[in-house]
Amino acid sequence: MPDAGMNVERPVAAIPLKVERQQLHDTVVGHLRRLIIEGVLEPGKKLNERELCETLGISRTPLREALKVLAAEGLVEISPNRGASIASMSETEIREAFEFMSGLEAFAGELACERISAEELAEIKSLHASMLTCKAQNDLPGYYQRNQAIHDLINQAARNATLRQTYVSLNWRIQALRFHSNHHVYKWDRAVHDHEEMIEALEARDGKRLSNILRHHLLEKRDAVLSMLQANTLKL
Amino acid sequence: MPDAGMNVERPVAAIPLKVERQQLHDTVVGHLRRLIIEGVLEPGKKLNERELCETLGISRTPLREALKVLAAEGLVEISPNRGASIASMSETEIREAFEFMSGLEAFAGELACERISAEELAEIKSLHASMLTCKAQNDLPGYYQRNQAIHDLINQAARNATLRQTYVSLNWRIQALRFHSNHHVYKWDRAVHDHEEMIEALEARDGKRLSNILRHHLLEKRDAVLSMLQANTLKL
DNA sequence: TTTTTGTTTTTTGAATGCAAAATACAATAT
DNA sequence: ATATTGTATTTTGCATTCAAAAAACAAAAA
Repeated sequence: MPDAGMNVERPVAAIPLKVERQQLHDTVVGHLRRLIIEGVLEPGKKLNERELCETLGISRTPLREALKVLAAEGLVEISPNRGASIASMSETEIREAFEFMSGLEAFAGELACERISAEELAEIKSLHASMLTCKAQNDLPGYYQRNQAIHDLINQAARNATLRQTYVSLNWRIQALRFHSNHHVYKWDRAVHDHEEMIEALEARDGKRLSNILRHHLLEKRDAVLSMLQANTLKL
Repeated sequence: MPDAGMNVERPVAAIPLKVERQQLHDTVVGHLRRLIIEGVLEPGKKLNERELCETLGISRTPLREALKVLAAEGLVEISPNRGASIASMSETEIREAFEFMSGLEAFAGELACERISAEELAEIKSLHASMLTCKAQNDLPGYYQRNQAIHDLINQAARNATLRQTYVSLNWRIQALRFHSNHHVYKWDRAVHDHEEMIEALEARDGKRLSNILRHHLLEKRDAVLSMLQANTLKL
């Protein structure tokens, strides 16, 4: 007889009932992922197990488990008997990653048009306004964060957990690039214009249009990142 | 000075130079994946580590590493301190998986139209013919295998490794369903007709059209699997 | 000097061991 | 009898250990 006479539920709002527990290896996955995305651990860098263990203050077992997971995600590469290293993407891989992302976002946009709620749409509009403020103040990190949040919200509005999982995972790999391509400032106005069109399409629930905008938006981002990366390479 | 005077390369054809080595945990991942996809390990089944170790003839360390990887893939679920079990999909998850797959295949089809080679197209046609033979002989496994191969070839023709990786991984999860939905015999003629249209579109390099066909093809498959599953559930 | 071969050191792969948590079970109280 | 608390057993999480492979280094030969 569950729930009978249980008047202790949801004391105030939607506080999740059970305590969140994490296994050490999960914590390590998150931690390492962050270090990779933030560019602390650079692409190609060899990961010495003993060394990393000491740094993180854990033993080899959970670290190795974490590395296997990150390898499955594509952030880390493991060669047998030779250890792990941070994955580095070739130009081709970068092209493909962005191409795939353009497909993912286009599809998510189409679904979002059918399923987005009024609240979510309002949230996106608000984020867009906030993004414009950041732009006016030349606040690049702020701009970037809002931009990311908008794309993320559209993706969530697609209401497809599997699609979302793939999106998030691919996004990590793409973000890992960001810190090695100089926080691309490129075609700022064009990007803002794209976003305005995106919102229009969303409001009109015009899936095909949103889909097209997102597709091209991402392909432009790809080109920007690629040219940044090439410029960087030349500098070295 | 590498390669100097090395006349021992490629004795006959394209034999890969270096010996393929596998780590134990990788072997185990593949092995378990197969067991899950083939339905030997049923959804929801609890995996006892000690037990599995004895069955597979390995120790717990590589097994646990393998389980983490499979969990990242979504074939296995791990709850902290409580062990692993074969993932089972809810109806919603199944809907979403197929919906996502429809998006993936549609996008892959569009790319494939731009990039497929004449040889690949011929291969697909040949597979289609072979599939028809299987149909005529009521060879369901054979039919299914060719069908799978055609979709796989289209996906490969998209020439995008990241997209392909996601496709393959999602396919595993979908295939794991197959053995619990009675090898759906559903709408056989309609499926064949779809395939003929797909080939037409590919030949015409009509990306949009192929994309649409694949999208609907997958959504029909979704409905077939869902109704099969519901029929199965009722039987129990 | 350069290349090759043999040896030492380091690093990784996998098994085992120990502690903590969960489950199963039994005993007591209601 | 049912519910609850306490105890024993099992199972999991993580650290450690041991063996195998790779890398680094040194010695010998060309």
